[in-house]
Parts: sequence; C-alpha cells; structure tokens
Amino acid sequence: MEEQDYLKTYDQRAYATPLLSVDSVLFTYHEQSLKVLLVQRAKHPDKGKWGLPGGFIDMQTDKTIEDTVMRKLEEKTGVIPPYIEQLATRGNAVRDKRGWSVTVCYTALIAHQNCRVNISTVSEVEWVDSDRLDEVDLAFDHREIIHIARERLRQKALYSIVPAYALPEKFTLPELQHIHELLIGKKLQKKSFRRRIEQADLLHETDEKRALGGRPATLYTMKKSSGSYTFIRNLG
Amino acid sequence: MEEQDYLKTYDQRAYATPLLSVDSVLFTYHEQSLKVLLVQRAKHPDKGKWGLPGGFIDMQTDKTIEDTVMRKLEEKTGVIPPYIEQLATRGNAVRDKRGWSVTVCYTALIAHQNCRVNISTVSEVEWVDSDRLDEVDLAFDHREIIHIARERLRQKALYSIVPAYALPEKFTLPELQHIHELLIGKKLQKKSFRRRIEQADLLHETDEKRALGGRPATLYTMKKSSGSYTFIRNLG
DNA sequence: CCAATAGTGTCTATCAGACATTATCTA
DNA sequence: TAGATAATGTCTGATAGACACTATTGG
Repeated sequence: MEEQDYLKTYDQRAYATPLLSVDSVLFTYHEQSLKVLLVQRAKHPDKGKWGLPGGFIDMQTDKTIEDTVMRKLEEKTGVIPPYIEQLATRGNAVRDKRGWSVTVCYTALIAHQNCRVNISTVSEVEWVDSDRLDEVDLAFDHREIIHIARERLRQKALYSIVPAYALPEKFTLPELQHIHELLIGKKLQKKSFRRRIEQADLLHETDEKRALGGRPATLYTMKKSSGSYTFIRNLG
Repeated sequence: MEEQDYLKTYDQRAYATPLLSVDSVLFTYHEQSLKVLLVQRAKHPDKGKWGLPGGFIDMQTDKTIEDTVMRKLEEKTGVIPPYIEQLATRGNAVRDKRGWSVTVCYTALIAHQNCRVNISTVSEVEWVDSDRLDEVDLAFDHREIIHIARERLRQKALYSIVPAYALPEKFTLPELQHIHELLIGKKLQKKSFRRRIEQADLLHETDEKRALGGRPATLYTMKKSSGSYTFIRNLG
C-alpha cells in the first residue's frame, strides 16, 4: 500500500487518545511579592476550584502548541507575555476525573502593569501570592505544576536574569535583585549581583531614576537576548 | 448539574484531539563515540525511514506517560534504561502527515553492553553514530528532536555527571571525561575534571583497574543520587 | 543634621585552566 | 628502556561572598 492510499483511508477518530490540554503558570512581581495568575473554573470538572489558565488545542485556529498557549493567555490578560517557555508535560490515568489526560505546561512571565486592568475586578481571574497558595483550593494537579514551575524559575534566578521579564520594561537593580531573592529564598550580596550583570553587559542604563525615600535608583532596560544569557557560575 | 452527572454523560470521543505519541532519544557510548538508537519504520507514514523508538499511549496498560516510555524502550532494548528524563513536547499541524500531532519526547541513557545483543543483528533497530545522522533518512521532525536532546545533554555535561549513565556500571575517569568531551565538543583538562568529581564525592572507587597499553585506570561506580548533583560552576 | 536607600572598594575564598611532573603498565 | 596511558602538584585567573565605605535623596 502506498502512503497516499494509507493517508486517504486513515481515520483519526478510530483510535481513542488521552484528553490533551495546555496550561500555563504565569508569574508576575507586584508589591514586593511573586504572584501567580489563577482562574476560577466555571465548568466541571473541579467547578469552582481555582486552576491555571489553559485549555484545549483548537486544531482549526492553532498551528502550534505555542499558539494555543498564547491564545489562552491573551484571553485572560489582554496581552501576550514577553517570556513563555515550555515547562513539562504531565500525563496519567488519574489526574483528571474524566480519564487519561495529558497537559503540556508552560511557564510565563509578565509585568503586572501590562495586564488588562480589569483582572483585579473580574472575580474569575486573580493574582495569588505564590506564598499563599496553601489557602487556595486548586484543581487537578495544578498545585504540583505550580511548584515545579517555581522550582524551575528558582534555578533560572541562579544563572540568568530571566526573572526580569516579571518586571516592567524599565526597572531598577534593587528591584531585580529582590525578585531573585524571593525566588532563591535568601538575601544576596548587592555587590555580587550588580557586578555579574555589569560584566555580562546585559542591561541598558537609562537616564531616568526612581526614588523611594533615599538615593534614587537608576532605571534599566534589558538588552536584546539578555534573557537567553547564562552565567557560567551560579549565585547562592 | 452536579459533577457526578457531568462525568456520567461525558463522552471523550465527542471532541477531536491531536494525535498523541511518545518518543525517546536513547544515547549510549560505544567505541569512543556517542550513538543514538534508531528504528526503521515498518508502517506508514514515513515507512522505511528511520525514527526514534516510541509509539502511542496504551490507556489500558500505561498508568503514566513514563510507563509508555519505559514499555517502548524495553521493547527495543530488552531493559529499562537507568536514566530517563523528559526532554520537551512538540506539537503542530504539520509534523505528521496524518494531521495535528503532539509528541512527548524523552532523553534516555544506557550502557551499550546492557542492551539485548540482537540489536545489532535485527535490521530494524540500529545504533547510529550521533555525528553521522546526516547520512540517515529520518522520519517526521526526529532530526530536530535528536538535536535538541543532544544540546540538552551537552548542557548537562557542563554541570553534572549525568553522561555517566551512558557508560557501564563500572567505568574509568578517562572514559567519563571522554564522553563529556564528545558532548561539549572540546578537550578538557583532566586535572579540572577529576578535581571537581573528587571534591563533590560523586563516585565510589573500586579496587579494580583496567589497562589499555599504559598505566591501568581505576574503575569507579556512581554513588547513589550522584546523577542529580549539579556543580555550581560550569566546565568549558 | 539623620534616616533611608543606592552604589562602590577591596579583601578573601573557591574553583576551573594550564601545564609540568610523576606513576604504572606493555613491548 | 621507550612509549603509552593514568594521575598529581602547583601556579594563575576569574568570579562570588563579605562587609565597610561613600553617594544622594527627603525631612
């Protein structure tokens, strides 16, 4: 049989496959803490519980999995986050009551101010402090997924400046250091922190400053592709 | 409607979902080079081309995706590799001629000698030198997947001794250094290489030695959980 | 002036790179 | 003894940690 004939007679629906979805752990930095975007589920299963923004692939509109991820995140935040990276894929027979299911998970970062303002007023979508997730009733295995995402981001904080994507376009070095400290879970030496970023030439110094009761801090922007730079030696 | 009722009436086949498969890039070290296990495809599509060992999730027998991965690898090699790690998931509308498809990919490592001997005699399964993949006609997007796996393993060689899983249980330090050199793509200082492994206390020195025309090299085994140790500073 | 926050100077410790030297095997 | 391969000694350079110091704002 030729391939052409095979493809003509091939029927995708003839084989039962697991449920396949996409979920994102979207982090931001706001009011000195790390927050995760959660959505209150409007439908069964786990209706009423909080879950990650995500959903099913639409084979008509989405050309790649990343299209699905961006579409779902844009629905909730109004914009496509500047940092999106695949985290892991989880699949087993029991994570979803409907049966065998697989979810492709992503980590995303966004500046809090860049999200559509009504997020805080629409009750179904909320930023939750990543240290208060214990108080939230989470759907499926989303608590584990968030934990894995946070751990991965902690690693990135040790050898990259990826966490900068959770800040506004212009930010200060103390701000960036603080989000790294939150992720790593310990205080860092400001000298060490500044030195490595300076030596790697990752940021562009603007001529603006911002004061918070003391000496004003210089505002910086990320240089192109600084997000993919990795230091050869870790912090912490 | 209660969740119970919802689940009773839920019909998974009502929604079309992408084709979902699992693929593994299984590496080993043999005759001074890095090899990848490839399987000649017996069925359409891409019949006759070479592809990664993998297949579909069997919802009856597999409880998790890792079950599928292990089952498929055992079918080809006779054993379950000592190192299996999720690599990435790729999914889009065009990678498979049958339509929208998603593959969850894994990297695995195994000692060459531990594979079933008949691998080299059965024509449909073959170890291919990872530097000669250009000469092979590969199915789907498997060339890209192998490339991603190799790149990830290169990173691991910089900050871990994960590549040791591609060696037999007992191995010499020059052997381990050589597979790291293959992966990193440059010669390493043996002093540096030995020092870091010694200081991290990752290996157990056996009282056996192996000679290759010069001073015999000491044989080592990995200590428990050495595979998950990460150095704070990279080689290379 | 003081309090607060930003940013620097400089010493130390750690660890990878370089490369010469020594050790132990076979022919 | 020569050649080959394994293993060590030791110096250098890069970079993170520690911590004291200076700088710049507001009150």
